[in-house]
Amino acid sequence: MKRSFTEILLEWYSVNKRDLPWRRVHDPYCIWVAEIILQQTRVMHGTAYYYRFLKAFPDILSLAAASVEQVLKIWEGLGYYTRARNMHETAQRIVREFHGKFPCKYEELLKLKGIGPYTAAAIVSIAFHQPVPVVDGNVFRVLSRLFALKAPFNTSEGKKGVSRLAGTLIPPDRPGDFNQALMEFGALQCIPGQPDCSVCPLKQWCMAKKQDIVEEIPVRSKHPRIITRYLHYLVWINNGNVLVKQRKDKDIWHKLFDFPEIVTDLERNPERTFAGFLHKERLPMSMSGNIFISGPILHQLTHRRVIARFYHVKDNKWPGDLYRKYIRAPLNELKAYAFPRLITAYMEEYPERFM
DNA sequence: TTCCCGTAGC
DNA sequence: GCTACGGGAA
Repeated sequence: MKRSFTEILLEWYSVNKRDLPWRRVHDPYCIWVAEIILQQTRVMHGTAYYYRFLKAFPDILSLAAASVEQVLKIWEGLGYYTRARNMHETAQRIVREFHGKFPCKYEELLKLKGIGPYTAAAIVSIAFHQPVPVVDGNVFRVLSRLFALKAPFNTSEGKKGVSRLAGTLIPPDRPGDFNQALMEFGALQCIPGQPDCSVCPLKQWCMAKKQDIVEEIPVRSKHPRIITRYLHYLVWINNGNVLVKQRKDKDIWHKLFDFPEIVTDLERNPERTFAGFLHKERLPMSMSGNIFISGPILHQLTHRRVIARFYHVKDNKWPGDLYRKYIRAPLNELKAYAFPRLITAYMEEYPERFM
């Protein structure tokens, strides 16, 4: 009779698991301490700090009663000191708001500083035996390979997909063991790079092995993330001249020319942005000429999405002070300047504004 | 120098 | 739902 995937995994775990100190306890406090330390440290190094930390602060009361300096002293040398500060703060909150008893609800744990989806799932599954799946890098790799999933780790689809899958696999009677077994399996057997599949107890289940794509999973989202930038361009035209500037090195379009600009990470109200321009550049607030504010123009590049708006001022008074910062370019010589496509597209769309 | 990975913070 | 951060490892 064929045993289930879960049975084989749990059996492998019982035989092969490393004998680590936090695996002998079920106290949520100790699990928490171990999980936070292990987030940032190799097991070998982390073990020493686990003992050291619990010796100094054997329970949540002693941790909460300590000063943050004492906690940092114990943490000294581990790095990621924010997490020590977060632990101290969380310990004090648990003492104050939960009478020193660790919350056992996933949602409650999530609200605490330093506890995110991974740590909350680890604590409730290991210490409170609740069937909440953990998805760390190891689990992601193991399940992605077993089911030949190609969604990258660094995307919400990827993480959501594996988390849903893990939720369907987790046995209600042994959630903590299952979660730890998956993580240990990823750390010891189903390792990154080239695992030795010939000795893998799950090879008959593994879709990636069947398709001979084990080494290609998990796929890395090689494409750098696309960031969005909002550009607000001031196009100031008077008496046959327009203000331009040359872009600096080490930026997109370096050495090309464009207009005075404001860059924002978020969308901005056009009128208020325009007012900000006038203020920033000490321009006259009373306008006598024509003002056009263009709609947002999307410009998609490989590594960023630029959404541009043009604040076009024509036949207003010449902003004398800006001579020093910007170049006064005659309109009939504009074709001598190299502009980014975004700028020429705007000039081609509204030729009458540049006459 | 780049990658890693879980959380903070917007 | 996204990016930034942190600091050791590769």
